[in-house]
Amino acid sequence: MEPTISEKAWNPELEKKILKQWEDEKIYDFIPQENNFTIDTPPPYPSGRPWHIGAAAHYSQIDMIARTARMAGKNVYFPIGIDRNGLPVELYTEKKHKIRMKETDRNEFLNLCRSALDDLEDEMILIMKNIGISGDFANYYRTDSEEYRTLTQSTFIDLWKKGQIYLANRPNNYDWVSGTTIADAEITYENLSTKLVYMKFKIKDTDKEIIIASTRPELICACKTIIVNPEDERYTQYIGKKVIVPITNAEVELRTHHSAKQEFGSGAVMVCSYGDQNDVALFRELELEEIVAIGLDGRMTKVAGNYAGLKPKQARTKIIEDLETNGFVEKIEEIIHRTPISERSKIPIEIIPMEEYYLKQKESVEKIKKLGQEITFHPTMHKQILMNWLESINIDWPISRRRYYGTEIPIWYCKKCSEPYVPEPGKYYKPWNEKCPISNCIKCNSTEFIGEERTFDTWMDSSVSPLFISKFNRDDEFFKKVYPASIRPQAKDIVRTWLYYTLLRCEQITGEKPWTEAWIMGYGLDEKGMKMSKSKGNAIDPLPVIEKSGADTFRFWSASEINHGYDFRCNEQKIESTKKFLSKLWNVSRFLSSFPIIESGIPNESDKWILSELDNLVKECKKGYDEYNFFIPAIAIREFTWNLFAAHYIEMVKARAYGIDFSDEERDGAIFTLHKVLSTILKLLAPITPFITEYLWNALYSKESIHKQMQVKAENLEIKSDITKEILEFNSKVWNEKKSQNLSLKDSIKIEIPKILEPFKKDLESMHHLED
RNA sequence: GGGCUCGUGGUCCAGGUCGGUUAUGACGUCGCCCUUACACGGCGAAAAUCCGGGGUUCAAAUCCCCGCGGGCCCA
Repeated sequence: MEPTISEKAWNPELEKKILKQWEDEKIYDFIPQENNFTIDTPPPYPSGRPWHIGAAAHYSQIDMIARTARMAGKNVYFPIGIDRNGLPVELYTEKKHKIRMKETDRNEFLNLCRSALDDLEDEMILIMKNIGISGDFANYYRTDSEEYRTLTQSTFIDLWKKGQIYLANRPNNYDWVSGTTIADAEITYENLSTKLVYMKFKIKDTDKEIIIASTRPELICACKTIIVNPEDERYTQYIGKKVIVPITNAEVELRTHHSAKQEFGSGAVMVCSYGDQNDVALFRELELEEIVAIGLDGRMTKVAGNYAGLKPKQARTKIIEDLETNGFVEKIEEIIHRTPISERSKIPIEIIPMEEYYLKQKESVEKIKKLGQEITFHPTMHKQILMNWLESINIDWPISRRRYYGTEIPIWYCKKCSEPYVPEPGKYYKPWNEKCPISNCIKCNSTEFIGEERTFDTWMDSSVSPLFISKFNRDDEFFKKVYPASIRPQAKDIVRTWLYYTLLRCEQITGEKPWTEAWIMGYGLDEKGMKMSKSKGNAIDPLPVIEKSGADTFRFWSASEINHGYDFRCNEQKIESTKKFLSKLWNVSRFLSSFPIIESGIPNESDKWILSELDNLVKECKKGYDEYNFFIPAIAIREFTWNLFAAHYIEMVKARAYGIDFSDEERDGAIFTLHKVLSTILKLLAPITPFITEYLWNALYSKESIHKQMQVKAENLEIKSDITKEILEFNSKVWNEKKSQNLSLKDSIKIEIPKILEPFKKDLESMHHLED
C-alpha cells in the first residue's frame, strides 16, 4: 500500500496554489441572508515600511474568527478596508520629498500623499492575502474614498443639525514659527539651560511671604493659583489663603495638589495658562479660567501689560530685571530644563488656546457605559479599559485638525458676517477647493463665502466603520440585515480611541450599539519584551518571515504562542521552529494516506480509548473557539496529535492496520479509527492553519473545501484518563528497558503488561514485540 | 504622576477564580537510536530561589499587603 501523499514534508509553496483555488471557487463571497456574522475588521494604516509583525499576527487571528464562525454554520461577512487618513502619511511624505506641508500647494501635497499610500497599501494587501485572510478583497474599501468621506461628512452634518457640535477655545501645542498646531508626536525634548527664578509672593493680610520658583516668570500675568504638595508641612498653615502675585498684584488661592514636587524649587508652584502640559491638566481639573498671555504671533498679549508685544524670551529678561528692582527676587539658579521643541522649526513650543470644533461626549458617558455592559468582551478583563476610560472623560472631543490629508470639515463661512453654512448630507465636500453650494448668506445676503480649511481628526472617519461596511445610507435592505455587526476585533492599545469613539458615534447616529461582541488582542513586542520601533532597530518585517516559513507556520505560531488578550513577544526563530508541528501533521497524514477510507469499523479497546481522548479534545477546542481564544485549541491539538495520537496510538495499531497477525475485522477497526481521528484533527485545526488542512483534506477526504464543512461536535464519550496515564507510563517503561539493554526497538523483550492494560494486550504486544 | 497588565528552567508559555500529588508543554542544549509516516524523526537526560520582602494558613506559584522591574494607555 503506497501512500497517496508522496512528498516527505509540507511545502509552503503549496499555499499559493491553494490561495488561487479559493479565489477561483469564490468560497468566501458574501450574500446577506438571515444568519449573518459581520466582522468590523480594523482597516490597517499604511504608515511606512515594514508593516508590524504583531499586526500580521493580529490579522491572522481575525481570520481565525472568520473561519471559526464559518465552520459554525454562520454566513460570514468579512470586509477588508485600508485606513488612509491622517498625520503619519503627511509626515512620511514631507520626509520623503523633503518638503513642508504648509509651504506646498494643497492639491500637490495631497497627490504626493496619495501615491505614497498606494505603494504602502499594495504591500499590506499582499501580506493580508498571503497570510490567508478569507475576506472580500475584490471589494476592499478605503477611508479616503469619496464614498467613505461622504459618510464621515454626512454623519457630521447630522450631528451638527442635532446641536452636538460646537466651537471652543482650548489649549494646543503651537509652533508660532510655522503658524500651526502640532501633534504631540511632532514634539522632541531637549535639555536646555535656563534660569530658575525664586520669587517672593506676599500672603494676603499677613506680613509673611512664600517663595515660588519658576522658569517662566513672564507668565506671571497668567497665574491663576499656587499649588503645594499636600504632604509638604512647610505650607500647611497657608492652605486656602490668598497670595498676592508680584507686578500684577492679582490675588490667587494657595491650594494642595499631588503633582507639586516638594524637592523641586521651593516646593510651591505657580499654575499659569500655559507653562506646560501639567498646567493644562490643572486648569482643566481645577476648572480655572484661562488667561491668554501669548498670541498666535508668538508674542505676549495685552494682558502682559508692559510686556505686551515682546517675545516670551525677551519678556522674561525684562520681567526678571523688574522683579529684582522691586525686591521680589530671592535668588536665581541656572538649571537644565527638559524643554519641548518643535521638530520642524526647532523652537520651544507654546501652549496656546485655539478655536476648534468639539463633538459633545460628556453627556453620552452614561449611555455608553450601558452599551459597554451589553457588549461581550473577549477576554472579559479588557472591558475594564473601556470602563476606566469612560470614568475619566472630562472634556468633549476636539475633532478639527489643521492638517491636509483628512476628511474636510464641510462648512463655509459668510465673508461678511461669518455665519457658518453647513451643506446637505449625501455628497463629498471640499470647502477649501470648492464654491459654497448656496449663493447668498441666509443672514446678511452677502454673496461671498470662505471655505473651512481644516480636516477632521481621523477617528471621526474610523469611528463609523460599522456604518460604512453595513452600507448605512446607501442600501437600507443590506443595512438592516448586517447592522449591528457581530464582532469588533481590535488591539488593546486603541480601546480608548477606536472602540470608544465607535460606540459614541454609532450610538449618536443609530441609537444602537455597533456590535454585540468585542475581541481585544494584546500588543506585539520584540523578543526581549520591548516595544518594536524602527528607530530602535528591533522591528521585524513580517513579509520575509511569512515567505520563508509559510503562512500556516506563522499562523500556528500566532495561535500557540499568544494567549488571548495578553501582550506577546515575536521571535523569528520561534516562528520557524513551529513548522515542526506542521511537519508532524503532514507525516501522520502521509502515513494514513496509505490506507483506504472505510465507512465503518468496529473499534477495539485501543480504538475506543483514543476516540474518547479525541472527544475530549473536541470539547476542549469548542471551549476555546466559543470565545475566539485560539491559544486553547492550538495547544490542545498539538498536544493530542503529537503526544498521544502519533506517539502512542499510531504505534499501538500500526501492525493491526497493516493486517499483520490480525483479522480483517480487527484491521478495519484500526483503519476506521485512524481516519476518524485525523479527519477530526484537520477540521479542528482548519480555522488556525487553513492551507495545510485544506490540502490534506482534499488529498484524503473530499474535494469540497474543508472551510465549507461544519465543525465537529462532541459525542460526550466517557474519558479514561487513568488509562491514558498507564499507557504512557508502560510505553515509556518498555522503551527505557530496551535502551538500557541496548536493544533495537524491533527486538523482542519480555515485560509483563499491568492488569489495567489487559484489554490492550494484543496491540501492545505487537507494538513492542513483547514475548509471552 | 494616574490607570490597566505582566514577571514561573537559557527562551517562550500552562497552572492562579476555587491554596493540597513529583509545577505542564514547546523551543533550545546534550546523549543514544534509521524503528515498513516522519532525522523537519524517535527515545532519554540535564535544566526552576515560581521577581523580592512580609502576612494569612497545618499547607502558598496560587489568597492579602508593601516594594522592584517590563509593557500599554492617559497626563
